[in-house]
Amino acid sequence: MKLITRNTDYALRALCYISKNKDIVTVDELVKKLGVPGPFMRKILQQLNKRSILDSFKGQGGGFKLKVTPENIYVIEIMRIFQGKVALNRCFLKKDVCPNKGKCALRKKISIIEENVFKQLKEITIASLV
Amino acid sequence: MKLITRNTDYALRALCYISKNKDIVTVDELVKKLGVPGPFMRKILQQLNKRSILDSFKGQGGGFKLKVTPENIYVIEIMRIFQGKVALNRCFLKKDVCPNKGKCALRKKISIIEENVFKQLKEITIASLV
DNA sequence: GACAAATGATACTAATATGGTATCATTAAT
DNA sequence: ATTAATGATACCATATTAGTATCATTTGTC
Repeated sequence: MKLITRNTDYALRALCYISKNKDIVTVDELVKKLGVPGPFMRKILQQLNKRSILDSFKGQGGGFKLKVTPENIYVIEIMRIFQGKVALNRCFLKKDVCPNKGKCALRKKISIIEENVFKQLKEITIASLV
Repeated sequence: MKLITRNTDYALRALCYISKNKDIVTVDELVKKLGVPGPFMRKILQQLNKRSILDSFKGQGGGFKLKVTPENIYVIEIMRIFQGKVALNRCFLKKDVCPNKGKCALRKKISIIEENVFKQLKEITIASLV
């Protein structure tokens, strides 16, 4: 059971690094400083660019920089980008027709746990990690 | 992100069914009542038997019954059986040598969330689901 | 004792998610 | 022109999850 997957983790580390270092950072620098695999890191940064969390610059002297201030980058948002909808309580019964849909005690309990997790996740920003 | 996997889910449903129905229940009955795949359900029940949560009886008229009262079967225990150690906060950095081990802000925050999840999970028993 | 109905044990397979790599195209500074 | 960067995209490897298949064993019933 993982709350955070590797790509989310690398994304967060990269964002932390960029936010506390100089303006523009290349993939190569991140690879060296964070010890993460290059092409994978690159793909991750490209996704962050597409989602307008990073700005990218091509060509010599290019790289990535933050497009949003660290205070406004939420961990849960990054999780959603790399892990899709964050939900703990999906039902497994065939055809999605659970015999006691709506009344399922387990689902209810997990929903409560989920809400708490969200409440806490929503308070974590990149700024709060640096 | 799944808190509970399918085998855990089926195990919980089976335990709930057994605990609120007659003494001894066969795999076949569970398959019909719960709409889950037979051989898979069987494997799950065998594991619960090995872990002494169910008792099993071979031969005609055999099946499974609870070995522990529903009040004493904890969801988190079932999760551990099928999903291993329940932990949200493992670190991904190569070689497990995180440069800022111990000081990692993300890890700390996730640990707090994890503790809360545990606290809530630990209160859920089969009895509380029935 | 033969048979049927149940689980025990174990090996195998299929599907999905995760964690990447590889490659070619594009851009921009020197 | 060359070089150093990202953009886009296709592909591959591994692990996890979700099962199936099969043979052995036990036990009640006729």
